[in-house]
Amino acid sequence: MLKMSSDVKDIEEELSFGEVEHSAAFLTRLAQVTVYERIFARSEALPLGLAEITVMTLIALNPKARQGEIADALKIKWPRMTKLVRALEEQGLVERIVPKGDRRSVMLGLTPKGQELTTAIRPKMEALDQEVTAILSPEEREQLIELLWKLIIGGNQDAS
Amino acid sequence: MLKMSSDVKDIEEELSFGEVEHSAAFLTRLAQVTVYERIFARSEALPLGLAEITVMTLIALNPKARQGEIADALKIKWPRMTKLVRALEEQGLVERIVPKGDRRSVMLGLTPKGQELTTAIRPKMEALDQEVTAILSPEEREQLIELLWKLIIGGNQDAS
DNA sequence: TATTGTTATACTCTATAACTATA
DNA sequence: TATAGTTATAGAGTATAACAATA
Repeated sequence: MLKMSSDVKDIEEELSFGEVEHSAAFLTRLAQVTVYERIFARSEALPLGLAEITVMTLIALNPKARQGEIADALKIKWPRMTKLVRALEEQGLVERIVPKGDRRSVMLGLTPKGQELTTAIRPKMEALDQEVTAILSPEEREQLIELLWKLIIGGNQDAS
Repeated sequence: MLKMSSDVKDIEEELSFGEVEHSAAFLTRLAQVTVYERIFARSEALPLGLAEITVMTLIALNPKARQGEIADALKIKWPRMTKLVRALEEQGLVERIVPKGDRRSVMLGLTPKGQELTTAIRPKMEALDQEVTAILSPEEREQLIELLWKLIIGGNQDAS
């Protein structure tokens, strides 16, 4: 037992969280960090980061999408998206296509190599995602997904 | 309407997410980013960051806790916690106490000023948290909180 | 030897604004 | 004038390892 103490379960038995225990801001962050931790702990060797994998998956599903549309959908900032796409391009996974209609924009596509990798990695990612949420029953998991989507899509009163 | 397009609702109607739509990793990240965005959009002037506020709240609730315990509970890394606590100390909000029993450790406490600020800010934070999740019914919100806690505390099969 | 906390370093991601090239 | 994307720069946060003091 070499661990010192990064186990929320242990801590949570000792420390009081007060109202923070019911804070959506706190819990969404803690959940995100926890899930990412578990994924990295289980998948010694993902060939790409989660952001990169998600971007490539969306490119595969949305062949006509502009770079900025995909960035916005994933809430990746444009400056970061530029670098991320360039890195994928340098690895020969992604193509940047400037359409004739609007030559300011950039359409993204997967190279054959990118297609292969995306196809190969997809089931692995889904399995990982199931594993790190295995504590939830299928019904609870689906409920959580639905509630998160509702929260994300819904409350845009402040958008403009 | 000066906005260009960072509204997930709009995007989500156009782009296909495929299996990513059911990914816990993706959705916890997206939810966290979205909730934080909304909080910052609404609270022009929080006197401290969310991490700082949460740390001070936990100090108030757990007067005997060590610095590292609080860091672990909030999944804040120790090197960052050191800087965060020092900054709070320099603002006169937090005290660092080295207990006689174990002089390696540091116990944290709030100064009177820190107490005041924490007490004043608590209802504001709770209201903000409710606002940014207002799309959910009270039952749905409670359900979400419960499911997130179950996810966080539960699946620790990989912990050691 | 192990633990608590600090320091240092490099890296990832964010925030912001200025810039380009198109439209 | 506005939009798509890029570049530059500063900051927050992470990851890692080395370190000091104490146990």
